[in-house]
Amino acid sequence: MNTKELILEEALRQFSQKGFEGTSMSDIAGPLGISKAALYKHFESKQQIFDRIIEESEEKYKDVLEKLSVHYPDNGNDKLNKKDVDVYSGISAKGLCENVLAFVRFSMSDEYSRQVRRMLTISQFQSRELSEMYTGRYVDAMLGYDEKLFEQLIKAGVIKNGDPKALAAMFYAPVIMYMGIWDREPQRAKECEKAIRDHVEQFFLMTSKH
Amino acid sequence: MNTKELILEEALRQFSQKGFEGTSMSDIAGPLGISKAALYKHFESKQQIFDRIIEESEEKYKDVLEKLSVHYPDNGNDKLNKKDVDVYSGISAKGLCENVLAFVRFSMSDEYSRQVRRMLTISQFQSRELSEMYTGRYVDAMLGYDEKLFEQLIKAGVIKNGDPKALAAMFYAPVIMYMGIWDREPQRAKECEKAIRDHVEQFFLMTSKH
DNA sequence: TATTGTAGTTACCGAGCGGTCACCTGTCAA
DNA sequence: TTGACAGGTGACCGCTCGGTAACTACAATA
Repeated sequence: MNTKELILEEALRQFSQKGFEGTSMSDIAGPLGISKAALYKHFESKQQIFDRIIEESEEKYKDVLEKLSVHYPDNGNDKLNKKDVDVYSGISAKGLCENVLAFVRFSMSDEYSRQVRRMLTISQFQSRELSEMYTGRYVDAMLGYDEKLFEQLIKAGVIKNGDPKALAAMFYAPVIMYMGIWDREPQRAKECEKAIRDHVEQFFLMTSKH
Repeated sequence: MNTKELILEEALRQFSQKGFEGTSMSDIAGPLGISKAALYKHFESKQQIFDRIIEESEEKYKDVLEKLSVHYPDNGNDKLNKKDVDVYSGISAKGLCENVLAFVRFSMSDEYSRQVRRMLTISQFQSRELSEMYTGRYVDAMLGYDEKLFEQLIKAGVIKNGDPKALAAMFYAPVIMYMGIWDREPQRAKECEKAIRDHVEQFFLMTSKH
């Protein structure tokens, strides 16, 4: 059995519930049935455990983003060529809607990504570095992605004209907001899921041309 | 000089920067130039200081909400009477826009409300009670307010038809999101303020009938 | 003037923390 | 068989924490 990985798993579980400072080395060792001294055979310090979790999640996060990222065509011009327009016209409001919901459902049910998100949410005020990592991962990256997407959809004539950045915020921010409530108050999960669905629907009603 | 109030002020400053657990009694006493033992002449425990801050902010928060709350007419019918329609027709997109920006500017520049918000943001994962207080204050209350407002504006024919709840989320969520970035990374204040302005503008472009 | 209450002090307590130490034990290659 | 090593253990270290005890300085009051 790989103790080192078990330690990382347990530490993440604890950090995501009680934060870095709220978790003691004994808290991590206890559930694993080993003494806290044993932890120091695998890691130099508590901080190193935390850092390793962050590093690992960074790697996995990049993988997910890679897969998530639809490699949409972009010829750099104001107008798309005919072939590209066809690509975007194929993107229906309903399809996008289902994409988002799938993403949300994954983010909220996958234990690992949920714990990492929660850990970063709790720890974001601990240091400037962590704060920037949180914003970078869960806000800027997603907004940037949506902004590019909407830019293309506007060019392709799928959705109405508008400021792509503002549209991205209008589309994505309610999703984070409801995911935040869902994280803090799991008993409201159903309500939040429905709200996200309603939101996405309303958004496409307002923006799509057809 | 009222030491008790000075303690509450300093404690709030510390809690909002380092959280409840990250702040020691000496951290609070030090800047006031007194010993930590002196704190116990005014409060029974560290927890009691925290609780008192929460209580006080609750009172002030209710006052602010009271003032913020436009007492718009609502006759309970599907359609408004002529007089009420006039009230709502007087509400221009630009006027609402400036209202929101004023609210945001106040929230971000007023030291007290900023510290309280930051303290609650940091502490929200500490207990279910605090978590619900955070959501209640900064999400549910604001969403509820906006929802009612949009309901009326739709009835009055000022903005296009749509799901008022979804509209409220679409309007308010980006505002919280940018305020969050602003809180975490103050160097991005200007960027966030502009983004909020652009968002509000885009929103009214998309929803207003004229 | 004597008494009392308030708001401060220093020194200290027990508990818990991150981390270290000397020691133990099973595995496995020389 | 033996010696190195990985991966454990419990006892312990120094430190900080929230909180307490005993004492003091001083202002207000009877």
